[in-house]
This record gives sequence, structure tokens and C-alpha cells, in this order.
Amino acid sequence: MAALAPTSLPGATAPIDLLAQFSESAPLTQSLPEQIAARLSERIVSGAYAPGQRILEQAVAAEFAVSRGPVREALRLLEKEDLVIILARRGAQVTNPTIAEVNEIFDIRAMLNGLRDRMMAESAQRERLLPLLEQEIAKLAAGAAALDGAEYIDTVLRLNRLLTQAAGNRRLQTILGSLAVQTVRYTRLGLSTPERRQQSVQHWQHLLRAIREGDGDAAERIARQRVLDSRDAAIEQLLRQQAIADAKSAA
Amino acid sequence: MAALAPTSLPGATAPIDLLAQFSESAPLTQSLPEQIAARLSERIVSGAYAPGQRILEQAVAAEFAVSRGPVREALRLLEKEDLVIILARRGAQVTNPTIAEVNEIFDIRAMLNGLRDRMMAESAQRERLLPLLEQEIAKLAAGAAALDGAEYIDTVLRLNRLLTQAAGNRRLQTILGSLAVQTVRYTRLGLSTPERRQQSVQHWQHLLRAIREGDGDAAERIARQRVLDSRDAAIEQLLRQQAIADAKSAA
DNA sequence: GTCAAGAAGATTGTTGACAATCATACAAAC
DNA sequence: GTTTGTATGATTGTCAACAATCTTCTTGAC
Repeated sequence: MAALAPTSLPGATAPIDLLAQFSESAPLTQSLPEQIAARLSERIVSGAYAPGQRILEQAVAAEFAVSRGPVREALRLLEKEDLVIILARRGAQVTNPTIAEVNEIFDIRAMLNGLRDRMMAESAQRERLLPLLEQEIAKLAAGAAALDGAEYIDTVLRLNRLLTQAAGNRRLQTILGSLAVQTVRYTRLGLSTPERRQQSVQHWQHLLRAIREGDGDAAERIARQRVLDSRDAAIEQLLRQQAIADAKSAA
Repeated sequence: MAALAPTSLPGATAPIDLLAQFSESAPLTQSLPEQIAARLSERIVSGAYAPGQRILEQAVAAEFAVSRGPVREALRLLEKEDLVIILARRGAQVTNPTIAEVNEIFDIRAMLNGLRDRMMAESAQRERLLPLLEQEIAKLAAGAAALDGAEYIDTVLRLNRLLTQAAGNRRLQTILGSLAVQTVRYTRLGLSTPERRQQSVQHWQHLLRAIREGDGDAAERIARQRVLDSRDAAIEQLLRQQAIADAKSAA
């Protein structure tokens, strides 16, 4: 049996694939474990699965009408993204990063985004990408003033993906993609203020100039600073989520 | 009962350590997949499994007298380290990195070692580790003069582990550990000359001073330079291996 | 009331078998 | 001679059942 249509899985919400968003080019058909992982990933990032919550193989298998094998593999994929932790003979739990760990993630992102943007500034073919970057950064400026900032965040994600792909460093792409999932987990409903967003737009414009002038040192410095600045918003978001969780568990 | 609030837990798993074979402190009990992964890892790193070679699940399962399940999981672990690539319905193949990709790995290592050593220099508890570092660097100087440099490489690995663990950034540890596996793959039989090793020792001594003085900027700069310098040796090693492989396939 | 020891249930780890897909060899057509 | 189509074997993907281990609940002593 199991002649499964690659895109349809019992259970039924829209299969938004967070992981594919950051991968080079989403394959036309995802494997069964990948589909399951994508679904679970969304639940974790959205908060539907609370930090610390256990994920039982049998329960997931029953829900998606598959056996435990593919579910096991899906959980391993989520572990790779640090969305769950798997303890020997104790199964998977949704991770619950401490503030210190989120800080660490941003430290690493700062360094690697610095590398990425330096590579871009020093790349011979940056001329070809400059128009696209200019266009996206214009969109960014437009979205920054809005109240909810949803489009702003989308544009930031697109910009980052654009730069990451253009850097042409496959492994850098993998690592930054994984870190981006975590970042989205804390900035998705991104309650950053319009003021903060407009300051960020300035950073992006400075970066654009550095790239245009081929100034790798400047590009790296600006990228680092931009990531470290965005850290504050993420920490605030994390504290807010934890406060909500605490209130719930107290009730 | 017991509808307890999710117990707070550390963000993610301890990184599985394929370099454990080079360390005294291996975990007390490895899971079956981890043991298999470690054995296969050794073969890939040592070259017993050639780049591009297919690894069949059934063959490995038969050799270790287990079923294919644990072998599958072991192969997923190796994929995480980029020692193999797994293609859908086509199984696992030993990776065959291009020179460009090895360059990329060293770019990333340079940045993250920079972060790590900066953190060390700015850490409050660096005093406690300084004696250990001094001791290891002394060993390094002793081993640098030797002809084969085996002990030198062991000491470098120990030093790097020491610093990576001390940085206390779990995810950084994971990423650097994974990159270290790849690095060892190309520098293990490390035919770096005594001259090059002695220059490297100087770098380490400069780093030691920067850490002692709490100069994070200097620590980062030195670490970056050290990694980028070591890149040449790795590239040479890779070219040598490829030449051997070409000669074999021609014969 | 608290703690420890043991039993029962729940959950993961592993296995062997079956289904689906892929790679190869060979034949036929152009 | 090259290419296309087909059959066969090899290999991965998935499943359901069993074994090993952990967690929870109960019981009993202090």
C-alpha cells in the first residue's frame, strides 16, 4: 500500500513548510518524514506545541496514519534544527531555549552573516544582484512604517535568503538556514516597533552601499551590528512568550 | 493527575561526537546507531571508504549483525556531519568535497573560532583555564619539531576541544565539532612541515597572551588568521588524496 | 505525612518482512 | 551505431510485532 500522494497527508491544515523557505530549492516531492517534520515544525514555531511538551511517536503516527518509522525520522530532522530534544529511551520533547542560548544563536548568526555579506561585497558578480537588493530594500522601507510589520518580516526573510543563496557557500547556507528557523521562532509575530524597524532599514541601506563599493570589511561590520541589534527584539519576544506560558501554567 | 507545567529543560541534545575516537573521554554508553556511525565515520575519515563510494544498508547491517533500522539512523547521523549524502531512494554515498567546499568550511571555521576565542578572552573564568592552556601549548611546541607531527595534531585537537567546550556555547560546540570532523578528514595524516607547525605554535602563543590580557579583539583576529593559514595545508592534503585516487582509478 | 520498593502500564529500540522504486542488462527499432 | 523500451534484480521505504527500558501508581514501613 502506501501509494501516497506526496503532497496530501491526512490531518489537514495548509502545509506551510518553514524549512523549505530557507533551502536552496524545495524539491517537488517531499519524503514522508520531511512532510511530517514540516507539519510538526510549524506547530512548534507557532507555539501550538509548547516548550517542554513531549511528542510521542505513537500519537503522531496515529494522527498522520503512518507507522512509527517515518515519525522517528521526522523527529530526528527536527532535532537537527534544535526544535526538539531526543533523550535516549525517553523520546522527544519540544526544546525550551534559555535566554542565554538565544543569545548564543545570535552571536553565531552575527559572525556568519558577517562572513556572508563580506563574501557578497567581494564577489565579482555582485553587480548582477545589486538591482534585486535595491528593490527588496525599497520594499523593506515601505513595510517598516506599517503597524503590524508582517510584510516587513517577510521581506527581511527574503532578503536574507537572497544574500545567503548568493554567497554560494552551501554549508553556510545550511547552518544559517537552521539558525533562521530558531530566529523565526522568536521574531515571527515580531512585535518590533516601527522605530526599530526603520533603524534596521538604515542598516540595510548602509550594507547596500558597502556591497556596491566592494567594501568587504564594512559589509561584515554592518552585518554583525545589524544582527546584534535585532537580538534585543528577539529576547523581548522570548520573555513575552515565557510570561504567557507561566501565566497559563499558573491558571 | 500531574498536569504539571512542562519541566524546563536544556535547549537541545548534547552533540554526538564523532571525534570522540580522538579523545580520552568517550561517553560511557553510546547508542547502537552512534556506535555504527562512529565506526563508519572512522572509515570515511581514514579513506578506507573512498569518496563517492556507495554504502549499502544491508551490507553494513550484515557486517555488524544488526537490522537495517539502526544502520539507517547511523547514516542519517553521518549525513548531519556531511560525511555522506543521502539521496531519496538511492541511498548513501561518501561525500566528495570539492576544493571550493573545503575553502568554505575553513571560512566558516575562521569566523566561529574567532567568536569562540573572543568569548574565551572575555570570559570571567578564563583565569581558571589559563594554566591548562599554557600546559597544552607547551606540549604543542614540543610536538611541532617532530618529523611526523602525530602528537602535534593530537595536541591541536585537544586544544581546540578545550577551548570549544570552555566557550560554553552549546550550539557553537555542535557546529565546530561537525566542521572539525571534516577538517580532520583532510589534515589527519597531516603532512604539514615542521616549519609550518612552528609558525602555528607562535600563533597559539599570541592567542594565549591575548586571552591572558582579556583582549577579545586580538583573540578573534589571531584565531581567524590561524585558521586561514592552516587552510593551505588542508588544500595540499586534499590535492594529494585526489591525485592518489585518480591514479588508482586510472590503473 | 514522607519515603522507599515493587508492580503495572506506557514508550522507545530493534527486528524481519513486504511494498515501492531504482539501476542494469538486454532486445528491438530507427 | 545509437536510442528507446522492457524485464529483472537490487535497494530503499514502510510497516507491524516483539523486546528492553522507563515512568507512574500502589503498597507498605517508619
